[in-house]
Amino acid sequence: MLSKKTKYGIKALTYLARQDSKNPVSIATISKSENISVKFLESILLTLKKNGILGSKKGIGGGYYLIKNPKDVPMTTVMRILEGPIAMVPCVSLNYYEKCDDCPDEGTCAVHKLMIQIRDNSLKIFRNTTLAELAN
Amino acid sequence: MLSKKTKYGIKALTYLARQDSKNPVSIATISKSENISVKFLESILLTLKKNGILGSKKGIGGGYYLIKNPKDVPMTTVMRILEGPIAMVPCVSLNYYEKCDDCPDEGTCAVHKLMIQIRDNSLKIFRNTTLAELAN
DNA sequence: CTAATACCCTATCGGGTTAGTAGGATAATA
DNA sequence: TATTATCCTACTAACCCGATAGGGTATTAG
Repeated sequence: MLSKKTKYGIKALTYLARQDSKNPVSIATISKSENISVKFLESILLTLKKNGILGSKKGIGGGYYLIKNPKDVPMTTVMRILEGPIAMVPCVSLNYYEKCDDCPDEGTCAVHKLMIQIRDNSLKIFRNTTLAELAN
Repeated sequence: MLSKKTKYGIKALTYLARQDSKNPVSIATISKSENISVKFLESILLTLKKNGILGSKKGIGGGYYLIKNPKDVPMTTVMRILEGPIAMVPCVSLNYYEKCDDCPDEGTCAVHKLMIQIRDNSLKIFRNTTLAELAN
């Protein structure tokens, strides 16, 4: 299951990508438009900022804005920040590899074999899909 | 993340698929071979039985056995029984569709658009992978 | 018939995560 | 200086996961 955190995060990002200008948009505005709890959204946008996706501006007329061009933001980046590793099992993760305690040999492990395929395909999709494409 | 339930289930199924004869194998035997908690494995095999994947035999010399030929068991079936829907979001699920409360229009929803692709690809892999292939 | 074996079933439980809330600190602007 | 809006920490209720406990029931060996 996709977490609501990721779901809301993607929605907020595409909302910003659809904006004509690069002017900051307040949490409240995004929250209202996308039907997301203000406080929850606040924490999501903050982590996106800390990870270099968003910039922010305080005070009147402030809010959040995209730092990069939407077509330069692949979904791999967004997913890894919000949802964590792409792989469904640590033993097939590229960035967060971890050996299974129970599994003596990955070469003969059925789960490993199956999940490698899933990871490769998901990775391909996330890599080839940018924020710009989702915004259209 | 893939649940341990599914992970262990797949391991147990491939263990059975690798067996030469169709003789029942006891929970204890599989548990020992695959390093899985006996009681936990017990509940997993029971649900696999209830869903028509496994048969069982009680008493001495009893255990679990595959009902069908391994090459007639696609991973879609196994995944749906143990892990639940293939889709990461209910609004793109084929068998368990559910509309999102917050989303006014699926046609313009970025999450929907992205997750449809993921679902299609995962589905293709699970459908084309049988127990027999994983066992080799 | 009886005891041993091994599946069948329900209930429970600790620990961790998730989704959301509360409340104030800090910075920018009018 | 008041207002706006982000920043930050802490907290909590609800939920799910993995595992365990403790029997009940069917089958088979002797």
